[in-house]
Amino acid sequence: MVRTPSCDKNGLKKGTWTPAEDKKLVDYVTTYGCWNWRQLPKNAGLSRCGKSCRLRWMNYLRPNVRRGNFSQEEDKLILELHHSLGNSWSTIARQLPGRTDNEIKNHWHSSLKNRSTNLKSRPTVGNNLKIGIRKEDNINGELNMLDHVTHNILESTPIVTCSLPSSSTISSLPHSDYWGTNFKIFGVEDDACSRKPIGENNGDFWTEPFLQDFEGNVNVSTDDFLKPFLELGILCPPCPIDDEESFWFYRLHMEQINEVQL
DNA sequence: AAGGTGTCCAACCGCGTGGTC
DNA sequence: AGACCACGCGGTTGGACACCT
Repeated sequence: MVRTPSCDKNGLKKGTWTPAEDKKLVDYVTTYGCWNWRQLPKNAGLSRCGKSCRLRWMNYLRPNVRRGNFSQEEDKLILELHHSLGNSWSTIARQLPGRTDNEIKNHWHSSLKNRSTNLKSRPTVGNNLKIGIRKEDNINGELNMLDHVTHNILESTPIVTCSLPSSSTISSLPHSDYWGTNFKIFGVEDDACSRKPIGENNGDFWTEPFLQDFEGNVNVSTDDFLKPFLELGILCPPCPIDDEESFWFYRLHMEQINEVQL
């Protein structure tokens, strides 16, 4: 987990910090402060470059640095912030007291990002439910088709053994926003043999997704969308949003409302 | 038990930015 | 104005450990 100690061409030490070095750095910074990182190692008696000292202090030795597992709330916040800020790790870190940008970045790459990717790439199983979504941008009252997505139900979720909500259940759902964006929902059963749209759609949704009109399709809210699934005991219905962060944010949301680890 | 592979994370590296002279 | 310096940031790497076959 740590780098083998070595020296650069200037004779400055690289790699793992020893407890003795940590102590020197802490003693110096707590006594004199860190007014000049370049001068600091010389004055503190460390054979390190200023950059290395700064990094060690900021990420590990600084008071109030929290280490260890990220809570669900922290995960959710990171996903939310990453969705809006991108890879601005330092900005994200400022919203999570005690967490460093480096730790958040590592956590993102090792856990949040990978988990999301793995889940989305799992193979399908028989009798999968797929939900196709058409996302509408209703700004200025105009219908603007942006995309459609499909999501397979995860093998690990109970849904694989469940039947679909009835088309009447789906079609009775009212119109409202789904996380600030309107969606039109199409449900299909996919048993690898038949693919039939739920509702009154004509044609094959999978081959002609953009040719159908919208009669018979329904706009639903988050809760309205989830309700029929939850009534059937389905803990994690398919995510209707086609981007990684939203997908994982959605999954965390489902974990929280169901109080389970999915 | 041993070797191979994947995961995690501490640390390094290069670049951009802002301040000073 | 521009050269230099220090710092901060994001991307990447390296190696210990965990897990799998």
